[in-house]
Amino acid sequence: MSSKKGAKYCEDVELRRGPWTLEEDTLLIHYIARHGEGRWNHLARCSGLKRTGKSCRLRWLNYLKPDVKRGNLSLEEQFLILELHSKWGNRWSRIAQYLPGRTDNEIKNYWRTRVQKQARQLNVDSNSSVFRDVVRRYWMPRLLEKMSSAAAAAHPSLVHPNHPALPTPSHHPLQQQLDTTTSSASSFSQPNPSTSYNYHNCSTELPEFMFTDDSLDVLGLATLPAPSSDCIASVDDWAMSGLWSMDELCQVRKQHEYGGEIFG
DNA sequence: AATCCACACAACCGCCTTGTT
DNA sequence: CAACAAGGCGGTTGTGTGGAT
Repeated sequence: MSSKKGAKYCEDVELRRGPWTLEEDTLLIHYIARHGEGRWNHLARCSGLKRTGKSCRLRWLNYLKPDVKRGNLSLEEQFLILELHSKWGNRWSRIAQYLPGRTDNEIKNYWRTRVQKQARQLNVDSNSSVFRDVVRRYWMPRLLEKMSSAAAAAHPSLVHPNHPALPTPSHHPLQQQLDTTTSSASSFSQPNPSTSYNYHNCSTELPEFMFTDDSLDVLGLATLPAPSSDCIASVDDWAMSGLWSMDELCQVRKQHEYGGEIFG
């Protein structure tokens, strides 16, 4: 707590910490329903909650707010996170603006638990250009593949050979964006929280993707074929992990061991 | 059945930015 | 313009839970 009033409040009231109780949640919800969001320190003092304003704000934004989405991230959401993180790095709140209902905290947790785990297994830094390239070359196309498969499963009638209405991975709009962003100057508009990410709104202020064939060559990955579907246990696993199976990780590592020096 | 371990996620902390007086 | 309060952000830690041993 940085404010003096807040500090005074902290001194006067023995503040609670740790997990919120149902009673506290109810109190907070009712107070906000009556008085609205904001003025968090004032809210903390007047609501009867023995919490800091910051704590109240966090609880509301990350958990209690009605439009907060819960449950596993969809394939599309995972793709967006990878895509936007490759542009902006750990700008979680900015990334969250493009995933309606998802919080920066949730995205940050996803990155740490799922993405960084994969980087660890490859013995590379998750923020390194090498790992970004691997993600971009392998992970994101795989997600696209799964998204297309899922769409086909949901609408089998649309995938008649004579009527390829659903995009294949290589023709998926997101893949096309993936294909073009390395060479073309892109432009991004300011995010509109009420809408989903729009791939045709790219801003020139953004860094270009770090994807380079050179760094893949260093890893021996430039010619590595995309992992086969057989390697993936199931679509559900993919939705959960979003990444490679252990077999695929071994394949990537093996490629490196023939001629690279990046992986430890 | 007990213990250990890894994972997911909620919550906290410190710093920085922004708004107000 | 400076000082201060409040809010926001990213990093980190704590804790509950489920699976493995």
